[in-house]
Amino acid sequence: MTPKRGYHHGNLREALVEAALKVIEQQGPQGFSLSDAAKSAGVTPAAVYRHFSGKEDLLAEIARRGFEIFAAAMAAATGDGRIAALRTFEATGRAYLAFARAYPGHYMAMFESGISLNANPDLARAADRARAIFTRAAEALSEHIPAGRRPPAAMFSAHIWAMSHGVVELYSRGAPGARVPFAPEDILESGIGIYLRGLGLLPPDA
Amino acid sequence: MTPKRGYHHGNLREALVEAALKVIEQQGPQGFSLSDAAKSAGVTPAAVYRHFSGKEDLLAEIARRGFEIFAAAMAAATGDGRIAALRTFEATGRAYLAFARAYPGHYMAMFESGISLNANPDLARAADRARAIFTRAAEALSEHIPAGRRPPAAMFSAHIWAMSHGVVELYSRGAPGARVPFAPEDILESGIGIYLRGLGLLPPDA
DNA sequence: TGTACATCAGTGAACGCGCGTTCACTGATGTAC
DNA sequence: TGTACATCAGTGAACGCGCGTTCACTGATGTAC
Repeated sequence: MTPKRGYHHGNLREALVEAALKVIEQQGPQGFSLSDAAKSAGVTPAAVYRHFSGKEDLLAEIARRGFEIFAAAMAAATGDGRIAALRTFEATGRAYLAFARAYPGHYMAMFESGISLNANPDLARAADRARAIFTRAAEALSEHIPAGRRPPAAMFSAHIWAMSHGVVELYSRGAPGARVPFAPEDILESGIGIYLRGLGLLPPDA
Repeated sequence: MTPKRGYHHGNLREALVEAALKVIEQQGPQGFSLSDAAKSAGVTPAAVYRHFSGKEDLLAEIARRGFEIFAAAMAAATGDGRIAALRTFEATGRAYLAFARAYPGHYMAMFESGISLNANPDLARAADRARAIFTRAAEALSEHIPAGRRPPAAMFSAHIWAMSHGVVELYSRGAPGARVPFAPEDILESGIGIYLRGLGLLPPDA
């Protein structure tokens, strides 16, 4: 699979990250173990310590990469004027869901592994960057709302993030709402649509 | 603490549930171990097996009780006509947040422990009951929306649940949004307010 | 091009630990007479 | 009321297991001459 260029294994750091992702996807964030990841990469557990300071460090690296990908996806979704500002947050919601689907291992490492975002400065920075993109999109959108009744941008970016996250957690996995007869995409799109109407950004009958 | 009436310990089943809750609250849902719970109840790990079939069974019982309390809280919040139907979902959001705060151990067991709701029929039933109360409140509220543009009740109860859940997960704990300078209560109340306005259930300038 | 040496990625064995679970037991409690 | 017995909640020791981490090592790779 991975090209064995360079030294012994070639690129064990990368291989370990990929192997760990597969383990997380299969066993869930709780069942993730350093030994499994090493075995899955065809390597002794001790070899991991050549590239990571330990289990948490490996997990943090995966989460960090997740936030990078996440931030890029959000940046793409909010677009730089290519998409009407109005539609930005609908696209954002879709992107959130798509990210959780396309990168389940990263997603779990970021949001369900119980990792502390402050333990690792690189991780904290990546998470901050992702949030900043969200908030910037909200600020752009904010200008279309009549001043005076305009909620702080950080506030309604929090709303969109919360609803997106809630839909993923509750309706895109095995949680209690799972039996609701709607696709997560439809729930989220309709929810954000209603919310944006409430902001006065969509006509009442759209 | 617990009255030592009756047999040896008195009421070990209850004591174990309470001890397990404390362990979960302190160590998080991942760090929960049967041995810790037993030790915290002042009892040998093996004693647990007189009352539960194993670790997962104990965890499931806690989650089950959580859903009972949760359902009761939701039923109280939605009220039976005592509160204007309009305000029902705002009260619901507040109740969701209050529940997560007041019963963190139950909440973690229900939503963050990775437990399968279908493993245990009692648990599945309790979760269903909680969801049913949510949906019933949505149906009552639904009658105030002009038919034709009225989304299915299960749909917008899903929206409220998702936003509430997202706010708790992201802003009521150590997750990425935590640095947003708003109280979770304010985020949720304002979010639900905007959403209800979008449904046409609140005046546009409320 | 060939040889000697230094580097260091990955090995393999070992560690101590806490875990969930089992099992024969014991002794306090409840019950029958 | 008192005694003999049955019950069964909790004990204590033991198990096998997988875990994260350490350490001295080895042997493939890169480098200097």
